[in-house]
Amino acid sequence: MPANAAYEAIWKIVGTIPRGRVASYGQVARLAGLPGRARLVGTALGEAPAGQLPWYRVINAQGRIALPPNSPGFREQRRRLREEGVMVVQGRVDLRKYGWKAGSDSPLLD
DNA sequence: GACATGACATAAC
DNA sequence: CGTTATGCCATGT
Repeated sequence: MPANAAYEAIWKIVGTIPRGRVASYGQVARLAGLPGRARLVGTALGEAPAGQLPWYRVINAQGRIALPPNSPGFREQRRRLREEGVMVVQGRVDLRKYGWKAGSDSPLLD
């Protein structure tokens, strides 16, 4: 699987994460048909064309924002998540509540 | 080609 | 909650 094709697959999955939900790098990788390649997801997001992709809905498996705390990117991700109703405390998100599971969309309905 | 780096994950202790 | 180890691999030097 060529890197560029892998990026496309990754971007495609990220684009399907519902508003108000978050998915982990590893989860995105698996859904993109790239099991075990979580790191590539981070790389792909970094190279992603700005604007259309909800990159901020991707966090690590511990429910934590992966960007350096207090970095510009970190603050933007936190702001955008909160904007859509995701509670972020100490750079962390409760995956049991906001984690994206197939068939779930808005956690505000749970 | 060798080496280092990094938006990661999982398991084991 | 921490640390260590291992797997992963595109990118940049």
